[in-house]
Amino acid sequence: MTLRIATWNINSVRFRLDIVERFLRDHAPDILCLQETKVIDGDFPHAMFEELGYRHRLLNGQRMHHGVATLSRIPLTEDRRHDWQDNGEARHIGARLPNGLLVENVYVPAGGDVPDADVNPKFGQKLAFLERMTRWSEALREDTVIVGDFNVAPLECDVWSHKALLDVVSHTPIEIEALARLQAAHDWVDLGRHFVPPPTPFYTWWSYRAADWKASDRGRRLDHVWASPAVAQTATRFEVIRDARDWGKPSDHVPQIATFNL
DNA sequence: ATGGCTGGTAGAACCAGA
Repeated sequence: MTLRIATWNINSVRFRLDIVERFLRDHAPDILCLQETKVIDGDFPHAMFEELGYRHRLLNGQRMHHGVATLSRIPLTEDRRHDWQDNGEARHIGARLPNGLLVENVYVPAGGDVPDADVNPKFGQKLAFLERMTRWSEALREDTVIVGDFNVAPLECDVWSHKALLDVVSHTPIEIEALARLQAAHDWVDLGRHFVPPPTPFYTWWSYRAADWKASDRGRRLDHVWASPAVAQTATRFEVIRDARDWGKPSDHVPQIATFNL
């Protein structure tokens, strides 16, 4: 069976419902994992997803900020919500497919401005979140795909300037080391870099503040698709929908789609 | 070479994103 899983930080699913529909009509993944839905579950825009066949929906939303949703054409039989920051924010939803595969949708905290937990509590919370994910990964024995906005760009070629961003939250050594411990805890395979090996530049986010995001190309690879080693061996294709950064009223992140032949 | 932008919410000289 072929399985295509997409991930996209949408920055408000209601405000961008038209481009989500465009993405689903053009690319038709089996499963779409959204982050930053910015909507409580009671106000989620179900109708468009239902009409396009995404009849199975797991939501973990909250008022104003954050929030994740997993929309699927395949039945989803489990609903787990880890609070890896231990502060009540909605940043994870876990699903199980009929074949047993786990699909974990996660939105790692951005971490604020200053990369010092003593002066910026958000940075400490981000590191704590990654540490708790690491403990969870160590205990994980099942075939799993984990996707989402990890808010860390680990490699030098994951940012437009390694030198300029060394002290910028998302690319600091302390975050990169925390992400490396997480990756090692389950031998997670970074499918993005499996299909686009270093040193090829590879970004999934470009700031809204650039006058011309494409011309300046000051991006970062903040969004990731990781798989258990056995699952990663079944991956056949990886798509980055860069065009979506230019769709009307775009998100600052672009979608990615991984294809598996299970 | 960061922040010049953005959405949600209230009705902000805001908050959060990253």
